[in-house]
Formats: sequence, structure tokens, C-alpha cells
Amino acid sequence: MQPLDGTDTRLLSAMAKDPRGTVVALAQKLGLSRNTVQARMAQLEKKHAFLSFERRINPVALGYPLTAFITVHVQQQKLASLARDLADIPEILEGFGLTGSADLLLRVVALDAEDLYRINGKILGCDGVDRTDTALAMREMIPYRVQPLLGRRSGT
Amino acid sequence: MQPLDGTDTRLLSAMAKDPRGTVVALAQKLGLSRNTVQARMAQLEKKHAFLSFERRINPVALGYPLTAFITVHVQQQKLASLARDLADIPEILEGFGLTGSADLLLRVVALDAEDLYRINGKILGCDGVDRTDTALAMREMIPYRVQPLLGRRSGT
DNA sequence: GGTGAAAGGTCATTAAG
DNA sequence: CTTAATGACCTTTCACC
Repeated sequence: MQPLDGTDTRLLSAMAKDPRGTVVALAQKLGLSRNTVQARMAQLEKKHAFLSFERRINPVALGYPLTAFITVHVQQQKLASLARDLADIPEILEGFGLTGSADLLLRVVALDAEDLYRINGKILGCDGVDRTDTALAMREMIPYRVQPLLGRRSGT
Repeated sequence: MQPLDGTDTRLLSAMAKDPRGTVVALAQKLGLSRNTVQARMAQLEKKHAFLSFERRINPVALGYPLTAFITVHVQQQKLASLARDLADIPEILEGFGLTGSADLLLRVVALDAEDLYRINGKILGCDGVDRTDTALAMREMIPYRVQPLLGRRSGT
């Protein structure tokens, strides 16, 4: 995959900053023609440079005020089956496999402390799970952003 | 804020599943009129039930093949200033404050192992940081989803 | 630059609580 | 009576070719 040029990174940056912005608005901001922006966006989409759109739901609005990160210590050979088991737990919004001791990092939402305890127990009951570590997320100290990264890579 | 009814949750579910879907498509899928869906969406947006759109950039396409989670142990009174310091590190895409020992969980991307080592050193050099734990993310075992959760809360 | 489609707005009507 | 949903029509804007 050939590297992106400065225009590509500036375009990605603008799209990340204003995901709802139209092609025309992006073109004006970058000083390009609509057609150029449109062609670039099509290429970027082919390269999977951005993961299309997302609609992130606000768990608080759904009555889930608690967010927690649960680290799961799991036997290596049980990792795949565990991922399938965990997929049945709706409160798990996201899960990453980590290096080292076959760990899993889960992003979990819960109704309250008791609910979180229940979910944790559910995870502990899954086959192959050794132990879990739960940490409540108090707040998002650094909201998701990607623009400075793009700026740094512009000239590369 | 009044709770969401079943129609709201079904709408949120459909929007999460097909973020690019048009209002008309959503209306057809839910068996509602276009105006109804539009009005509901406006209400949901006012309630901040979903976080508008997002364009998640693919770090791999930008030449950052490594994703890591770094846990930062930090003195409580230095937490706020540390967050400001970390905001200057472009490779940190996201950061959550955790309960307990004033920890931070960071989602970080890097060019390679050496780059990750450098970033970790940069974090360690910040004021108030006691130590860090780094775990490489191998793959996303459970991609972000929210629909089963919505289904479970429908009747509430 | 042209064309088809989607979004946003208004309004009158109708159904349900 | 009040709230919500519906269908119709309009204009503007956007995306695609």
C-alpha cells in the first residue's frame, strides 16, 4: 500500500474533525475542487484508511451510567472459545486481545455496581478464565482524536 | 430526561448497525413514516443518546501498525496536569481515568517497537508519573457493538 | 456541469391516550 | 384535549456520473 501524501492526511484530518461535513465543505476548507476531494475520498475508502462511519451510542442515555475496563486472564488455548462466549454478554461493548499472558481487555457498561458485579461473575464463569481485574472508568480524560498524529506524519 | 421507549431503542439499534443509512431506509426498516423517524432522531440528538457521527481513522493505513494499551500509575494530585501533558503526545488516541490509584488507561499507536519504547519513555518522563504498564493489542477480539444491549433494555 | 436523490420544513388529517 | 404519527408537497442541497 503506497503511503498517503500530505493532501490525503489533511483530508483525513478534516474528516475526523468534522465527520458530518459534506464534500463541498471539505473542498472549501482544503482549497480543492469538489471532484478532487471526491476522488481522494473514494481512494481512501478503497485503502481502508478510515473505518467508514460509526454511530457511537451514549450508554448513559440508555440507562447505563457505569463504564468499566475488565482485564481477563485466560489460558492461551481457550482464548478463541472465550471470545465467542463473551460475545453473548451484551454489556461488553468492545474487546481487545493483548500480548503476553493471553489477556483480554474488555470495555463494559453496567446499570450499577451490583450489575457490574454480576457481569464480572458471568465472565469469571466462562471456560478458561483464570481471573479478572476490574477498573471503573471515571471519565474520558483524553477524548478520541487523531489529528495531531496526521499532522506529524504529513511529510513522511 | 425521560427514558427511551422501545421505538427509540430500535431506532438507535438500526442507526448503530447502519450508520450511513438514510432516514427513509430507517423508516422502512422500522415500519414508520419518514417524519416520525426524523422527529425521533432530532429528539435523540438533543438527549445526546448517540454521539453524532464519528470517522475512526485506521492507524494501519497511516503507517502505524502497532496499537498498545498503556496503564499509567500517577499521583492523584498530578492527574489533571498529566492529562494536559499527555494531550501533547500525538500517538495517544484516547485516555480514560480509572478509579482507585489514580490510574490512566491510554490507547496508543506506534510505528514499531522502538517507537513504542520512545513513547513510553515520553510518558514516564511526565510529571507525577510513577510507572507504566504496556500491553500490545494483538487484535480486536470483539469489535465495537451495542445492539444486543439495546435489545435487552427495550422494555424498560 | 447536469441529474437523481436525500434531507429538512410545513401543514392538514387521523388515531390513541 | 393532547400527543404522536402519517402522507403530501415544497425547496435546498448533496452525491454521483
